[in-house]
Amino acid sequence: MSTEPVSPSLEPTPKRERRKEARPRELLDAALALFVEKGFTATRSEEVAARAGVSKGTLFLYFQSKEDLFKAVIRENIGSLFPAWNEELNTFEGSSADMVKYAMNAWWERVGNTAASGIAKLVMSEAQNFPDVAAFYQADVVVPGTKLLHRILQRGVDSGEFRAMDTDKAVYTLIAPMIFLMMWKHSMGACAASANIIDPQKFIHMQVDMLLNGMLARSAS
Amino acid sequence: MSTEPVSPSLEPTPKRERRKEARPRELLDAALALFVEKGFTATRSEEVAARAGVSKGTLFLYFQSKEDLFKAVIRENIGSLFPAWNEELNTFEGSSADMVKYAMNAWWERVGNTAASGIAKLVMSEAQNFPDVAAFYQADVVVPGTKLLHRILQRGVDSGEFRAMDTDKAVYTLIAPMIFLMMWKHSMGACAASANIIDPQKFIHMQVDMLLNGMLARSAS
Amino acid sequence: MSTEPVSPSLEPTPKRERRKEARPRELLDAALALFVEKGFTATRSEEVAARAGVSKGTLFLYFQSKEDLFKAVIRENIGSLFPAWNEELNTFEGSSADMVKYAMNAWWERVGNTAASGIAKLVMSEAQNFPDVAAFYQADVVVPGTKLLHRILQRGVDSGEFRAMDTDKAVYTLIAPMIFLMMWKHSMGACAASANIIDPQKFIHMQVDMLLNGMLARSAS
Amino acid sequence: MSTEPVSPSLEPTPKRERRKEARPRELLDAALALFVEKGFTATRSEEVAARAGVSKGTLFLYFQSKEDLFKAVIRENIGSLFPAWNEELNTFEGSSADMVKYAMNAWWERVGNTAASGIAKLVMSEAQNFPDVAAFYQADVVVPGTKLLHRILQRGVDSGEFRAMDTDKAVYTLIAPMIFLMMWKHSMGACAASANIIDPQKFIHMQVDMLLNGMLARSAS
DNA sequence: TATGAATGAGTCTTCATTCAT
DNA sequence: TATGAATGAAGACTCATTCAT
Repeated sequence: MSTEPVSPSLEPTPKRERRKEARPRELLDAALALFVEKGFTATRSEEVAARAGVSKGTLFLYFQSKEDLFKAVIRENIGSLFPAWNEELNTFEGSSADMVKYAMNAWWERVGNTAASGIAKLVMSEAQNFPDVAAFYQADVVVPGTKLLHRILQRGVDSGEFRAMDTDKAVYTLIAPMIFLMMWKHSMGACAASANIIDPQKFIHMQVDMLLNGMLARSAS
Repeated sequence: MSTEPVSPSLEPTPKRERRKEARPRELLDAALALFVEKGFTATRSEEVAARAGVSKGTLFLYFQSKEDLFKAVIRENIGSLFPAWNEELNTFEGSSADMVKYAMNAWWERVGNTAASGIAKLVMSEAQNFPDVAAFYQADVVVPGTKLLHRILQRGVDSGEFRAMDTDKAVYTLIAPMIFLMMWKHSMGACAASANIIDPQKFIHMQVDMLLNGMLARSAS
Repeated sequence: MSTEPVSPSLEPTPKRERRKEARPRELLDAALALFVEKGFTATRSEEVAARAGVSKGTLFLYFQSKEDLFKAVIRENIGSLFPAWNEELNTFEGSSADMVKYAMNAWWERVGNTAASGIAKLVMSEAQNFPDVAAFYQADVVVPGTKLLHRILQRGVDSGEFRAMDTDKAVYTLIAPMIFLMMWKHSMGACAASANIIDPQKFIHMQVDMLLNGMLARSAS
Repeated sequence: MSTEPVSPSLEPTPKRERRKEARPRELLDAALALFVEKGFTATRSEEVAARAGVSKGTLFLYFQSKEDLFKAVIRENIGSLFPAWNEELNTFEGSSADMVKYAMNAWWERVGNTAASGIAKLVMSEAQNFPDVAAFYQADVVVPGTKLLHRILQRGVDSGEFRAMDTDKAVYTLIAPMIFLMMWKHSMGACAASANIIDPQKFIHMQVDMLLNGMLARSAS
């Protein structure tokens, strides 16, 4: 397991020799699927190659090592959606409640319901074995995501639509259900039949409803 | 230049200790810690033994195989708290909102803040490699836990304290933050410093507050 | 002081040769030799590989397990000679005494003096650990061999050349010296110098002579 | 496996410290049975102890090592019958043919049909791993036995009862069936049902009959 | 480039042997 | 003496990685 320095996390975008195009997407996809399914260590390189339809040797033509493949899987699957999302929020017209709903649903469609959701499961499962990967994920996904959600909450509070709250902490009430959904989907949800949770979209809908309106009955004063 | 151990106190390497009774528990504890930290496959049997203060061979004196050890780790760390909890709920006097708060805090104290929290991370990470373990966890922990929370919500709805809701689904709004907390604690939280989330108790407090009261400002009609 | 291998000729250590076709046979031959020499359990997989000129791992490329290798060794070294032998006997012209001599000598040349003779030692030594192998050997070698010899004896009795006898049992007087020869050759004969028995061909000759003519002096009536 | 010098084979009768009496016969018996059944390497020390009704540790109180136990098994089970047998032969009154019959039957009763027969199987199976044991067996059993049989044959030849023959070699026609019988009994005979050879005594009877009288019909001249 | 046979370090597991009791 | 828990060297087998083709 790697104990490399955390700082220049994952060679930030390799300058030249961008053979990205040539580098089989199939290998990364196969690796993602298998790493998510079985874990990094329990997945054999040959399985990845086989699923990608190439031979064992070919894998190592594109990736220096299995660990290198692991990092590439993370890197390549985190295309940042945040710039676009931030843009959308800038131009969003509507209530902050709608904004929360919109953000959560958009997240489900573009991440949660995507192979990218496996990345979260993978990173969390392997975080301790790959601290630099965890740091990378934290910096490139968690922090921007947190900021985005924070903006939304703050907007609501500022406009008076939301009540006063510690937005720094409240933001995790939005993150928790997303993390939960991704973990569940790729673990219990894929095993125990009875764990086949409610429809994710309905779950999100209810979660948002509860967070916005609360469970308590309104006293019809 | 002494070749003696640096710390002359604290038992001077008590080799070959006979502790038939204590060994299994020590091995299980060591295994739990390491499996949670590194994953089942990435943990070497010898590491487990070493952490338990015994040699490689001793591990196999108590567990038939590494997989057997894995299953024992799960089994032995899931002492059912539910009978006691159900009892507490039966005699609980107070609002259903208080009940929710109480349940969540109790969970944190007795599970979330315990080595048992690692079990959840472990099971979710390895679920696909050990479907029977996942099923076991689902049946022995998830389902009873769900039922317990369901009772609370239903009590609130029945009494009119909570508004009408689909309690079957709403229950997951309480489960999600717990799962989130356990996963986070044993993954990102243990790595990236910046991921050292807010104090779990405060998170729970806020989560419950938001779920109960909602984010939206009450129209002071 | 040269660090080169002493023999500059004879392929200078041809490493990593690709010989997919030849490997299995080479491994089987190496295994046969070592299993016969040291016994199955006492032979390390790596020794077999080394003698075959390959590495540990390569062995397991061709055989699923050491036990699988064992069974393959037996199976592959029992090419049935019996059809041909039966044919020979059908067309044999001469006395039944000559037939016995011929059969015993042919056996020595084609089995006893061959690597196949090790199989008998191996099977007998390991019979109790591998009952199915023993049964296989019994069915494929012992029974057909017994039948063949039985035919010869019966022919002699039928023609009046041999005296009346219980041929079912008499057949073992021919089998015993063969088994003896194979066992001895691969055990005592290979160790204690003084156990370097008489020339096998001479032994067979004398054995046959004694069995046919008897030790007793003929009363010149 | 041992590569000790062959010469002073098996410390020839340890002078003092004859704790022979105290040394559990049970352990030697258990070891013999198991070594014969499964081979030396495939037999675990603990099994021997268990069968002898003692604990693992006790075994090593009496024998320095498993290999030491092996040698003791051989040594202790070869009580020399030859002095007595030689005596019997000296006083034997009767034909040399009867002498052969007598010797073979006596051997069966006192060796072949005894646990001692397992020794032969054991020694032959392990000869190459224990050359000194093989040499010991050769010197203490095979050579004396050969000499004994040689005496018988020579007596017959000298008296004119047997025809002229190379007695040095002819002796093996008597040894072969004994070796065969012992090997068979402890290998194929103990496995494949169909290999449950004819009654050993009948086999010996027929073998002797054939060797003495020959298979060929006597020309009634 | 692609292949897959070959390699050998690494891991699980066994078991002869030791030693505290 | 006897026990059996503990040890650790050794062996079967795996799999990331290399390299001849």
